Amino acid sequence: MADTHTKVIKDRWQKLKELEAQGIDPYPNGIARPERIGAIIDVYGEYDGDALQGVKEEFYVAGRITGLRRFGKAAFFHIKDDTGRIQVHVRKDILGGRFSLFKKLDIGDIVWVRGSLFRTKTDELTIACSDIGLASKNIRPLPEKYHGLRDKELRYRQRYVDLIVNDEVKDIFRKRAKIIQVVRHYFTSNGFLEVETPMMQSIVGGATARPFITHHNALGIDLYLRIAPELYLKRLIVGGFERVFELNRNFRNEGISLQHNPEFTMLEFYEAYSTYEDLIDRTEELFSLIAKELYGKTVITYQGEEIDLTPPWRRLTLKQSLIENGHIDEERLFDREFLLKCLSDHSVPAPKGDEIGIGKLWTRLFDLLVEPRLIQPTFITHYPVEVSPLARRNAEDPDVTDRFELFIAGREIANAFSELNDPRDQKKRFEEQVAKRGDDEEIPPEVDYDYIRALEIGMPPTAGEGIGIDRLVMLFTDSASIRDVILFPQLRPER
RNA sequence: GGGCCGUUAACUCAGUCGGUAGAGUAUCUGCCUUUUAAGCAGAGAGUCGCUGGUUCGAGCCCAGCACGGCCCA
Repeated sequence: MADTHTKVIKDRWQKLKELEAQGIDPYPNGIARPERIGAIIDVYGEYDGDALQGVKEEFYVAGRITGLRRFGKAAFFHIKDDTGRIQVHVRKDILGGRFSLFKKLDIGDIVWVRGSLFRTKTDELTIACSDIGLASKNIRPLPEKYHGLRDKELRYRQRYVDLIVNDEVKDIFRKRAKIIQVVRHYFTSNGFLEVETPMMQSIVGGATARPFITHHNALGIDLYLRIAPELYLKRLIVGGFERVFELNRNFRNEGISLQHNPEFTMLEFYEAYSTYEDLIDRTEELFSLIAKELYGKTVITYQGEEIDLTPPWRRLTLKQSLIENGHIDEERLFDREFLLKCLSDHSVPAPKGDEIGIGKLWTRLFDLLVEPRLIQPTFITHYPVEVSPLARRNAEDPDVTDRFELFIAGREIANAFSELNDPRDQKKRFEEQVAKRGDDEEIPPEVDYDYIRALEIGMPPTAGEGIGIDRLVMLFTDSASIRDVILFPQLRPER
């Protein structure tokens, strides 16, 4: 594919040679910095034809040629930069000798244009071109002007083309940047310190997921790409940074799907002297703030569903949700055989491991029966200890933890808990986890004793939360696939 | 990992019953000084994803593989 030499491409190479023969550099250096098209439209967008006649100024813009319409001795085209697009009118009688250069230009070329503003018969704001020059020659033609680039594979592999021809793609990534900006501002302005912790770790931890393994030659050791920053961020809480957050990449060596990319962006934040219930407030505050910044309101639409992010949001325990949304009889919630049968009735394989606890069965059933139905924002609380190895036990019921997961549009989007800071309990849970691991590659193969040592130094009562940024961006940009919110999603290499 | 669907010109897509490849856009040539999916006339452009099989004959049927999409796990 990379070597295709079609007629069009050959023609363009030929034109490039002809331009060079005329002394025109197809890739010149030192083009004067242009004005931004968006800024011109902001000022003159409302001027009518008469008003524009009073504007004597010449404008100077640069961008890519799209939609070229030639008329022999004249032409119209649009020139598009990062801020907008504007029509340009070219006339042979005005351009003179430059017109022969213009005749060699193509759709897709990047040019600079100088000229004054006027309105056409159809009342479109247009630059009357007095001078034009080449800034960068296009060799490969752009996709068809009406349908654009539809092939999803090509859109992901050649995102640079997708961005040029599909305007809504740029909009999604601008919104992504905006969301990250709002998140960062929210935390820094609330006294959180932004930190960066290791992505290459010698012991994995902080989540259950299969890691990528790499090798450090000089140290002669294997390292894991992190699946979560959690244990390092809590070491910082021990160290006295009482409010920290990290907004960065995690890596999980698992399948690729509409909701999973092997590398993805995670926000984790930890706050000393707060509980998971305080984080419920922060979460509601943060999400409604993002909605307001992006759309000016707290009701958004996702895949045809109206989602109301106005606080407060619904809260219920995992157990309640299984009864209310999963329609499981309360008396049978501890009936292991019944729960296993429920799973097999839906052809879901039983969880891995020798001793399948009630907790794992509950979360498995939850994923099946409840999660898809949680369209409006819902906090699910009181997860069993068995599935929450880093969370503090609930004071009233030591079998469950002070934890919530947040679900919106049928998907998990955040996970938070009051942190387990008792080194005895933590050590015991780690050791049991490793002992029961078997060949489950999602469980860390060894105990992080340095983390236990840190807890022995003493971690204040703390709560922490993780929010999947890609899923957050999907929600706020109405995107069905995670690939639509990651600029270069992982694909098999092109052959 | 399993199921279903897709892969035809640079792009978007047709392709009937198995009979030797089509359109629009883009490109090239000619005409054209207010168009905007400009228009009119003409031309060129294809390893029909790959490999094998069936057949007198395969874009079409069969098998395997590759890549992608969707669903399930």
